[in-house]
Amino acid sequence: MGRGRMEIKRIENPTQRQSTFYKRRDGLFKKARELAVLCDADLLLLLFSSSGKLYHYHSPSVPNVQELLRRYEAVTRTRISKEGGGWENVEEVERMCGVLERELRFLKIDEGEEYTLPLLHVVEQNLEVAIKKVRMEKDRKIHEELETLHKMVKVKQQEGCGLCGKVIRLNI
Amino acid sequence: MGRGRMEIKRIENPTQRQSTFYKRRDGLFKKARELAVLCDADLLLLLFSSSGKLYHYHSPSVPNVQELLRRYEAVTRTRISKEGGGWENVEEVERMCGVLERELRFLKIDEGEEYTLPLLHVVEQNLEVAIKKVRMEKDRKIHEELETLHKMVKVKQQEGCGLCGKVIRLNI
DNA sequence: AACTATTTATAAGA
DNA sequence: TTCTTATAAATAGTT
Repeated sequence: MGRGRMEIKRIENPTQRQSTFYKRRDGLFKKARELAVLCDADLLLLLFSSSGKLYHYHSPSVPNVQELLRRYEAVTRTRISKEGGGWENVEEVERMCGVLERELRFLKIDEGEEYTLPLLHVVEQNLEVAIKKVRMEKDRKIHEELETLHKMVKVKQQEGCGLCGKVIRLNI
Repeated sequence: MGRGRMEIKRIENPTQRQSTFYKRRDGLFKKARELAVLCDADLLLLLFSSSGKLYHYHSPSVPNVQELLRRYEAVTRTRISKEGGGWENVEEVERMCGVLERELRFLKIDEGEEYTLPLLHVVEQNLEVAIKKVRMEKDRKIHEELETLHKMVKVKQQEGCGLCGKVIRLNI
């Protein structure tokens, strides 16, 4: 959007990150409101800055947040969910579990070692950082794979099906 | 954004409204994810189309919607919080940070090592178990210390104040 | 906070 | 629907 192409990954410079946060936050909230108004949709947007400050918006059609959340839960609860597949690589997963078990053993909380409360805070914070990293990487991979799929679909649409030669139409 | 200026009010033509909904929905979700990733923010977006269909997104840093909602409620309902002190033992804390840094280095995600999506799931789950353990221990210690304090108060109430001999009454 | 050079988003049209 | 295209908007880098 600005000068030069923008790569979507965490901005490391804190000043730049904050500046971008303000600008994009305003843009996002504006877009959210426009969508809600134009298309008569119910919308809730919760945003915590990395410093923990909360910003939120809900469309005027939503009387309060609680009600929207009840609707959300009603929809998601009935869903089956639980991704089942994707475990092609059982051995590697088991190996990884072993590694993790060893690596996390230092916590030794089950074995009764004593930590002070401040120390536990630190441990918790560090684990939170670690889990955040893992989740970021998951997100990145998912979007990467989606993009690849989209490209493949584009190509297929141009080439037609390899078996029957017919052009494939997909709703993605 | 398109040809001519757009007025932000409900689109009355249903066909046009739906078309606009799809396009702007995609745009909004893209922007939401970009903000979350670029600025390391936690974000939840719930969207119901006027026909009642649900679309949602939450940033990878958010383990699940419930947790974010608890944070939302914590911020909006009361605005006390913020634990400040408790860092008596700076050296030990620093040592612990070093240990954690080494122990968590195996993640190597920053260094560009590749993990498959199932592996990342496993890593995430293991970290979640670890953080749960730490939180349990924190909780245990907090209650332990509270109990100790209660006992001390009891004793004080029976003895009276060391300075003036008066019995102290506290509401805890 | 403001300014612009660019990139993005998207309303209409096909 | 889906794709293209002409424009309006958003915004990264800069002052």
